Amino acid sequence: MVSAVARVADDDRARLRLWLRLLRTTRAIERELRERLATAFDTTLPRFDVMAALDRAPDGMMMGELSRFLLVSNGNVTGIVERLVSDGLVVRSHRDGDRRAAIVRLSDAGRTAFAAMAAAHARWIDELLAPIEPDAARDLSTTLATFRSQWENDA
Amino acid sequence: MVSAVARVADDDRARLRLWLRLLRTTRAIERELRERLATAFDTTLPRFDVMAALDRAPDGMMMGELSRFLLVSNGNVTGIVERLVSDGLVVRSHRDGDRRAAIVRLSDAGRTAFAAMAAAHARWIDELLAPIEPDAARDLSTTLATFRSQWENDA
DNA sequence: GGCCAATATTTTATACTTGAAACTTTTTCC
DNA sequence: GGAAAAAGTTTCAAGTATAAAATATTGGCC
Repeated sequence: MVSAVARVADDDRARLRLWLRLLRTTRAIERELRERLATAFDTTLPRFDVMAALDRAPDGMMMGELSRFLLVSNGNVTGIVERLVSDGLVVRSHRDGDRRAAIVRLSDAGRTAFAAMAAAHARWIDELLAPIEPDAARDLSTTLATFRSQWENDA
Repeated sequence: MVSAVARVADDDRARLRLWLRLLRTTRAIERELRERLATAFDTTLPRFDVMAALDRAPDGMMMGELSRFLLVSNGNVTGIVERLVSDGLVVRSHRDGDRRAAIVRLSDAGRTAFAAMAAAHARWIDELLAPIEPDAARDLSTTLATFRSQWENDA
């Protein structure tokens, strides 16, 4: 049995410890994914992220929408999309009657290329997170989903 | 009751869903921390990370040690430490009798500055993760810690 | 003593990232 | 209809990030 005093002291640091572990775990996995994407598909994590977002949106997304969805800055998306366009994986056009808004979507080549990457990516994640049993994964997901929804309400 | 078929299909995606949530949650928190560090202390997350690592090592750390601990590349640490040195927060020296190895540690000014940042940082984390109860935080921590140790063994 | 592999770090080229300023186009409102 | 605000994006400067090549130093080994 843990003393009440010890419990309180531990409460004070439980969230900080969790945060540090979240950060390190995420970084370790990202590191591994980055390396695999580079060797297997000669691409990068940000490029994959953009393509993944666009794959979910067959009608395309606006630049700002992409930026908000990926939680990265506006100008950042510009650069990544630029390189994807020059590689022929992404197409840019304009929204009807609004020459401000740019609509980006995957090209056919982009969609094909992404399909292969997504399949490999899913396998990799399943392999890398193998030490976490499906039940534990579901529990953790639920905790994080709840957290996120509370977060959204505050912001 | 969930059917066996549904359960198996869900198992296939449980880890991938968990990963996507981990990534988004971590990014959202990092984003908020970055902003607060900038406004409150005119510093950045990477600088904070380096200083936090050095604060835990009163005798200093080698560059490579720092790089491995923070899970970032070797050359990356060079740049961040360079800027911290030019701001007088970090001191570089050499290990006795080995002019290859560079030892970096916090200066007195660095230690004082970091103390203030660390206190604010701990408060922020506690505030941002408030929706997660201490018990849930401990559970999650444990899952992640177990995962990490399995990970280490594989690598 | 001198070569050579191993160790530790920096440099380089390229890409990613941010916040803020600048730019273009649209909408609002008088 | 025209000024001004708003919306959407890009540009910019600085900092962060990587992998790979280059540099410098040490230790072993003949």
